[in-house]
Amino acid sequence: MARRARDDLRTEVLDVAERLAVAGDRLSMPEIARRVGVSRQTLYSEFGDRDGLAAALVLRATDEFLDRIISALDGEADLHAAWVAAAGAALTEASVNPLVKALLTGAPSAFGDRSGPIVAAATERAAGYLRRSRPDLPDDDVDLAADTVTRLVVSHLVLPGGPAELVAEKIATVVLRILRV
Amino acid sequence: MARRARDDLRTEVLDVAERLAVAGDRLSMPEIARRVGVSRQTLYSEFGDRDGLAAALVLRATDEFLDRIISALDGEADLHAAWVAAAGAALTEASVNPLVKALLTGAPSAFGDRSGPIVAAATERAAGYLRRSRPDLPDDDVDLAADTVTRLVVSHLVLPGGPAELVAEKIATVVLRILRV
DNA sequence: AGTTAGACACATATGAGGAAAGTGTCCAGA
DNA sequence: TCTGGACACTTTCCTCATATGTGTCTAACT
Repeated sequence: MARRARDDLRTEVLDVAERLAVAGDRLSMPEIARRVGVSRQTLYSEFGDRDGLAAALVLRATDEFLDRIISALDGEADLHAAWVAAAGAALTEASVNPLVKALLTGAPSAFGDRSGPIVAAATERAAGYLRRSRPDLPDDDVDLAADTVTRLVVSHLVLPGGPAELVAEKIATVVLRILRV
Repeated sequence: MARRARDDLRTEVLDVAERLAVAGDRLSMPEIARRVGVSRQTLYSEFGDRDGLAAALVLRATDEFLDRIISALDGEADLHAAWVAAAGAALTEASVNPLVKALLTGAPSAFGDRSGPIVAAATERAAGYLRRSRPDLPDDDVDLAADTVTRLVVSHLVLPGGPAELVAEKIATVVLRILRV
């Protein structure tokens, strides 16, 4: 019933909003409504207000990004290869998707400049992956490695230190050294 | 002879300029000249142009900052303690000196937003210290550790991860792990 | 010598004002 | 349930005049 239509609406609205955000345009309710082909009031009914819409967009982008990283991690058996893949995926995704990059680096963008949340979430999920795949490792080491890997990725977005593959390799090495494996 | 007076002039001009920059004011030649009690033309004779003055200021701040870090490193015998001291000194200095912080993080400030140079210089001097104090370590490890330690320090300036002492301790640990010592 | 005040043309900020969106909320009607 | 229009209010966007700063030159001063 309405469930389906409601989800479709949200998806389409967020797609349009993301397109606008990526293009660097300001996120305006009338413009989004016009492009989606829906009335402005429908947007307000669905998302509450402008901030609600922006928050939904950030949430979706964050989830998709993190899922991509985790699946890169899970796609490799060897721990080193897993982190090379994950770091590489994160760097590539951020260089391709301005929205993700803005969220990670805290650059001012169409919504706000929330940098903390996605970085904290990334750290948490990195730690979760490590705890899951290597329960034998001490928690302190896992936390340190998770914190370090996210900081290094963000650092390389702000101040690139070479081609993504090479950087990913270095980051993976650092993680492994921290874990002493 | 003129040597002495010239150095004094440069020092005083840079002091005034730094005070203005730290206060967040725009760096203007008339204002600096007025405060130093010298004519505008003297400034142009000495520094060439506004950029020349800004560059001199950046150079001095960078040198002083890096010297402070290196002496923190040299002040400790144990490698771990040395890096705790250095990372702590860097974090403290940056939190106290807005000029240094702006230079390290690339934040827009009174001059420009040159972030690369000081970070590259810091990395180079960190590597130099390691090569000097531990010639037995492989160059690759030294470079990786130096690059990582500077990136982590900058990262913690942008996104603080706790009290400086704790963060310094963690960073030192990462360095030691990378070096496998 | 080096320094200064003043003048110059040019570029860059700053601020005030109105016009043009955009926001959030209402309601009558399809 | 959605729409379109209206509403009061805020925020952004121009435009233009003014002010301030830049970089250079020159004549006078010490």
